[in-house]
Amino acid sequence: MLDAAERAIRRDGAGVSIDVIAGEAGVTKPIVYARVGKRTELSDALAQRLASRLIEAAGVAIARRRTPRTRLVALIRSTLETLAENRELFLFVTGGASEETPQRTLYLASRSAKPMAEQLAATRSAQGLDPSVAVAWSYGIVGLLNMVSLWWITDSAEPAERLAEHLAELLWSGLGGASAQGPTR
Amino acid sequence: MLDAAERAIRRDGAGVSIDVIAGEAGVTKPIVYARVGKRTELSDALAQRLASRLIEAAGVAIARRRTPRTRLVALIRSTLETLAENRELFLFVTGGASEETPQRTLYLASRSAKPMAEQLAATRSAQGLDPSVAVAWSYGIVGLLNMVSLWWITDSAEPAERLAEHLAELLWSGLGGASAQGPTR
DNA sequence: TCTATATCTTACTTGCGGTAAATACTATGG
DNA sequence: CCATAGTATTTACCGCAAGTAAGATATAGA
Repeated sequence: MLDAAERAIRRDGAGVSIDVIAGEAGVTKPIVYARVGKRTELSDALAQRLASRLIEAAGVAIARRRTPRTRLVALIRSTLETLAENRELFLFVTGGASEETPQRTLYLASRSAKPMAEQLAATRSAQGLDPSVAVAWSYGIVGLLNMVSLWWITDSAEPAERLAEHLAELLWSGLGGASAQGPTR
Repeated sequence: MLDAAERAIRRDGAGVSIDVIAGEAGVTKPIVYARVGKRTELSDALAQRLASRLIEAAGVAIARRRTPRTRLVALIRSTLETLAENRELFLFVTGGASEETPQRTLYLASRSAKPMAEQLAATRSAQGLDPSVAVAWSYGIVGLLNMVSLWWITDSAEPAERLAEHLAELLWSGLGGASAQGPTR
């Protein structure tokens, strides 16, 4: 069922109607509603899958690296590439379900952000740093990856490798990394 | 007209129908289409307004600060507060217009990201640093602010002051600011 | 073979975005 | 004061997709 939905989305884009998803699955609309629920619930289920792929890919990529900094690069790169491979699905999940989209986006983001926040908080605590920044930072990083991925998938031809390195530089060392001047606007 | 749209959005949320917007303006639907165009065009026009408010507020906030780091805090804080004041409008603009939402989000983001990128590239060049990171960083920062704002507006009771300080810390000094351990997942 | 229950489909309702055609309103020329 | 041209506005409509109710079909047990 979900496989069929994915196929339909890949083929017809994020705006597919439930009808054609049903068609792709070889059944009719009410069956889709019986099996996976409304459009938002379908979106949820697919988001779950996509999240699993992201985590899976990130896990593999990170395992090979030794330093925190290279792990960060690997995490970003694997995220970019996984989202690119699942382009239409990504678009469907982050906006294909009409109405109340922002709240849903937030909900989806929280799936990634919450575990990340725990991780971050633990790390910071272990270093004697303030762990209360963790939640905000996590949402921020998720949002950053989200937006950059969207931009990259849509507009940019930059190699994932380079882009990941650039983003890691920002996240790891910050704007002030070389005591930059900072924003004027 | 746009004022009426804003009022309707504030009152009924981001999902308002064109009909009730028309009603709020004291006219009927086709007039709205004649005056501002389709829903996405309305969204564009309102996004323009919101962007102006953000820039206005940021300009005022930044002018008072002297160092880059405090300017960054002020920028973030004013963004958070302005978006909070325009909560429903923000939600409308970032998802109220159904279909192709991600592409529209990206388009709106580019409005903020492009000028920011120019600024950043110039600054980096002046310092002898690689300016090619600028575009990616800009989209990232916009995405970060977007997501954090959404989270903050929806879920969090943290004072804007504190949150802005935390985010500035991330953006300015990075995760590795204190040579942190980094991500494990 | 007959009944009952679970499963699927047809067919419908609703609601909204968008538009075309009809109508009221204003202004200008006689 | 009337008629006519042109414009602003409304009524009425179309299409489309989400979501649902009730009818039809098949499968299990007696």
